[in-house]
Amino acid sequence: MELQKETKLHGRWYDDACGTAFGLEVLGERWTMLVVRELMLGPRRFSGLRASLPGISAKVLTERLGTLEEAGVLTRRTLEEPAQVQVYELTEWGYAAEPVMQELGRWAAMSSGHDPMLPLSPVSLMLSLRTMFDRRKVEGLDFVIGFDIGGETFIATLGDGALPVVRGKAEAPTATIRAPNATVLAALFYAGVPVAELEREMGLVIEGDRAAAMRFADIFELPEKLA
Amino acid sequence: MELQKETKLHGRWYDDACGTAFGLEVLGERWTMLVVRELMLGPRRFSGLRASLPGISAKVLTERLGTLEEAGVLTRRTLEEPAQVQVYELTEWGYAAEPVMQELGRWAAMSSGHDPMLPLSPVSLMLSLRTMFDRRKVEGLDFVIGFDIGGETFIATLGDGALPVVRGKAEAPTATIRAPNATVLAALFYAGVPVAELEREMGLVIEGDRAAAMRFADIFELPEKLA
DNA sequence: CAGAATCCCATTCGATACTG
DNA sequence: CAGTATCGAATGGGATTCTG
Repeated sequence: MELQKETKLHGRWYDDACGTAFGLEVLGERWTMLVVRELMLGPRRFSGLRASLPGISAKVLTERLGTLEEAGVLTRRTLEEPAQVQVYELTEWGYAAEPVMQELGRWAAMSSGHDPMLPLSPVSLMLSLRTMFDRRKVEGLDFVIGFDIGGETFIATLGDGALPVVRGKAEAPTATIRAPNATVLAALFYAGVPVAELEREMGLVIEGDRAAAMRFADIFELPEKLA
Repeated sequence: MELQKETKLHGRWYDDACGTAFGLEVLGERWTMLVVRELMLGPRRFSGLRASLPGISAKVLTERLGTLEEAGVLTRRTLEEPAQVQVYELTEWGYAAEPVMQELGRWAAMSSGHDPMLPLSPVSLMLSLRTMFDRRKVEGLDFVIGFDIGGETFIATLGDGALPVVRGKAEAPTATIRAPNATVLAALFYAGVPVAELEREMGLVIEGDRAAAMRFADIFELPEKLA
């Protein structure tokens, strides 16, 4: 029998007071930050997380969820009746990690090595909208855009130069954008592929105020390449 | 003979268009981000890096430097005569990673699990000053503070609500702060240990305008704890 | 000093199978 | 569905040695 393993985040890698180093102790292991990313728009179930992180094994996901819970980044919760399912949800501190991921994503997008046409989870697309929208282009715009990405629904509310995104079905959206997967939307927002082509060949569907949806699609801008 | 290993960052972990995921491909391996941190205030030599990263082995440091060079984060350069020594220097893109580390550090400091009294490298202390200074407290202040931390020298210039930090010896600083190691300065700036005590017992030395140095020491604030 | 090369052990990972 | 258990393979990393 072991002598009670001390509370630890995977074993104290660095011995360093630097905040960056401590952040890496918590989020720096392989897959960890992507698990947090998938939880950033609300609670998820084990299988949903697994489906959104192609390549992660059940074992590693279990381990990461356990470590993140110990560290205080997320909590495990059982939904009330009649659902009775267990979900993982970020703590307040966990949600506070969004700017970290935004900065990392923004920095990475400055590299020509970044390929925006790889597969993409719905959550990571929706989060990228918050990172990449151009504040100068949204002056006076006031839209509610509903999203349905392969069955996962989100609401993006554009107004006051902000762009909050939440899960759910919009009541009376300005427009609704449906796509079978997030990559189609990446093509629309970032690669500038024409809407007509995506509608014809990739299963994109736009409902409601079409002109508003097109303006919305135009407010996103990848950062200038430095490398 | 191997068939020419393709250009790769340690083997493409994730298959994900998300910028955060690509950022992790570049910076997410153990030690990598701390190597970048140590280069953030200018070129360093192999032995200096090693000394600033207690626990890293020559092998790992060599590997990380190689991978970062391939990725375009840093370059290897030989200093002109008569120095003739090789140094590692961040590229423009590499320097652009500072906000990533700042956000990560700021986030980590919100946890009560963060221990600011662990050992600390001079560079990481100087970088933390840029992250943690309180803009509201520096209105109208206009100081040049020279630092000598165990022989490494830096100049911090406070003015216009900004706090650039560079390596070097200040010409005519408002004050100079000397300490045998960075932990003493962490005690001064973040733990609020009295100056007199640090001077008496920890080898802290303040030269020049003592009042200015004390005001300077008071502008740093750790973020509110969320966990 | 600045690494490259070798050796070897410990850890980690992914795949598969299993369970309540 | 939500994990656990197990196992073999790959990787990681420390220690040591060698070289210009």
